[in-house]
Amino acid sequence: MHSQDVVLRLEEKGIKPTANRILVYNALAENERPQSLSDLEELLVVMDKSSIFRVLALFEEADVVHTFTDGRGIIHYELCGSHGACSHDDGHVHFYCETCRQSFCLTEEQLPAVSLPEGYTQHSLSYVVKGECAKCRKRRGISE
Amino acid sequence: MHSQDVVLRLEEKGIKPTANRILVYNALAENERPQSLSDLEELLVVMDKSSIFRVLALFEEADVVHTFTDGRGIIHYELCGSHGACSHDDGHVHFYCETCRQSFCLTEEQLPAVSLPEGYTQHSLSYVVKGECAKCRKRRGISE
DNA sequence: AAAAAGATGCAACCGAGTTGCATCTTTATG
DNA sequence: CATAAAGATGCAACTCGGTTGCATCTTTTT
Repeated sequence: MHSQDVVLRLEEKGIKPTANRILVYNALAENERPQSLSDLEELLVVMDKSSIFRVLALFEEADVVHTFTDGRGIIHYELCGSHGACSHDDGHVHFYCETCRQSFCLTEEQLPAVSLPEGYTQHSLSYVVKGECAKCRKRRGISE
Repeated sequence: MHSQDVVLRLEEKGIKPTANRILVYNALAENERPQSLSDLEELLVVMDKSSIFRVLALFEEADVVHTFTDGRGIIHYELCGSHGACSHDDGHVHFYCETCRQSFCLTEEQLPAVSLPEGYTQHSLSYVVKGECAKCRKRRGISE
């Protein structure tokens, strides 16, 4: 995605495209996996943690990113629309590898919807499978 | 559940039934909703936080409880089998109310299973819907 | 050009989760 | 039964992801 496209994308969401915001957007766009705040701190050493945090909060508010918490409770951020359809109640399953502690998107799997009880309203939804990814399993020799 | 039943239940899972462990078990059994560590601290003022933590870790290891993280990333503990079938990959949806910040079990909803990519192994799974519960929605007058 | 609004960095804080260590309790052993 | 070994507990301290107050810098408005 070209820098100019990012600018347009942010503007269409009502967000002023500052340098920092473009950096955060690109960091998310360039990584196929959902990133945590700590991940982004490493990727964006020029930015302060609090600035990254505020950009992410803004992005979430404007539905530019959506979030989910992995097996340890750490928030991960992912661009809306990065793997097919999106919005806050967008649609795919995440996998958290308990060995390498990374999160993946299972893009093949669409999220099965559930019907809520009377009076409940849904804002977003997350479906996370915890286990071990293929790479880690292979590395350990498929024993066990 | 009688005290003696709790003892048997723990022993059958290979856990020595100490006073603290029975307290934690009962605290979980007496509350229909999944409890966080902080919740349990309030319920069990006689116990130290670290002791509660270690009991919960032991329980999880022995499949006495399972966990999931709510919308804020806070770990919640629930007795296995407390709402129908169980094990680590047990089966119901959780709802996190962003207004009252409480978690509920949606016992009517069975968890739709997903098939993982080749080589991935599943240990547990969580499906959390974020939104507003019926009580909070009513309290606010169903405006919006 | 000056004032107002917004964005950023720094430092400090918060709270859930976790750990080291000394003490107390229970279990195993002579 | 006495003692040693193993296990459970409480206390205090620490980690780290997340969050906030505030001063400064930048952009926009007037």
